[in-house]
Amino acid sequence: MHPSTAAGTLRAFYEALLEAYGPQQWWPGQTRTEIAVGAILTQNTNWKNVERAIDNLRAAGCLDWAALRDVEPARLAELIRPAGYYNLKTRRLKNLVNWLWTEHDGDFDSLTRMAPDELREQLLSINGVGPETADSILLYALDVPTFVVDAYSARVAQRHGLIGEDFTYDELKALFEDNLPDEAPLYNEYHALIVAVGKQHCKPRPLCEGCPLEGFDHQVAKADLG
DNA sequence: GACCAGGCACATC
DNA sequence: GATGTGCATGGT
Repeated sequence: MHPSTAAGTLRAFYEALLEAYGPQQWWPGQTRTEIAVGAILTQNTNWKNVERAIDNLRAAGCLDWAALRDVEPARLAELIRPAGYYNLKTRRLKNLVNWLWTEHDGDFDSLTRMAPDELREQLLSINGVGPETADSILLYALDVPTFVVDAYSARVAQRHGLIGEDFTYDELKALFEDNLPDEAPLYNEYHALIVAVGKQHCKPRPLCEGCPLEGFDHQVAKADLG
C-alpha cells in the first residue's frame, strides 16, 4: 500500500485513480487539429471556456489549418473570446499555423513521421508554445510517448511527497517518464486521471478533501528519484 | 468580491 | 538565474 520506490508509488497512484475515476479516454477533442488548437486555448484557462471557443471555431468553419491560416486575426479573436486572453491566443494560434505552413506545408499529419525530439524542439521554438503545450500536442494529437506535466501534476506530486518544493518542468516530467513504462496510452491516461483528481480534490484550497490518494503520502527515497 | 482555471513570454533586478 | 507581471473570460 505504501511502496517505497518512485516506480511503485506511481503505479499505486495510477491504480487508485483508475479505480476511482475509470478510464478518461482523453483528449476531449475529435481531430488532431482540434487537439492542437485546444492545447493553446486551454493555457491557464478552464476547459469549459475552451469548449465555447472551439464550438465557435467549428461553427465558423475554422477548425482546419487552411481556414486558420486565412482567417483575419480580428475575426479569430472574436471567435475564441470565451477562452480568455483572446488577443494573446490569437497571436499564438497564428504562430503555430504559420509554422505548420512554412515548415510543413500545412500538413499536420506529416508530423507523425518526424523524430519526436526534433519535433518537440520545433514546437518549443514557436512563440506561445511552451513545454506543456508542446507535450500535449505530442502526446494527444500525435501519440508520442511524452509525459505532460501541468499545474495538477505538480500539486499532486507535491502533496503526496513525490517531489519537493522546488523543481523544474523537466524534472517532474522525468520523474514520471523514468519510473513508468514508455507507452503513450499509459501517459495519456495517467495525465487525464491526474486532471480528474485535481479538478475534484487537488485545488490550491482546500487541501485534498476525500481524495482517493489520501494516505498515499509516503516519502519516496530521494535516491530513487534519479 | 475573491479565487480559480490542462501557461507563457517578457521585463527588471 | 530568480522573481514579478500582463494577459481575460466565465464559474464558484
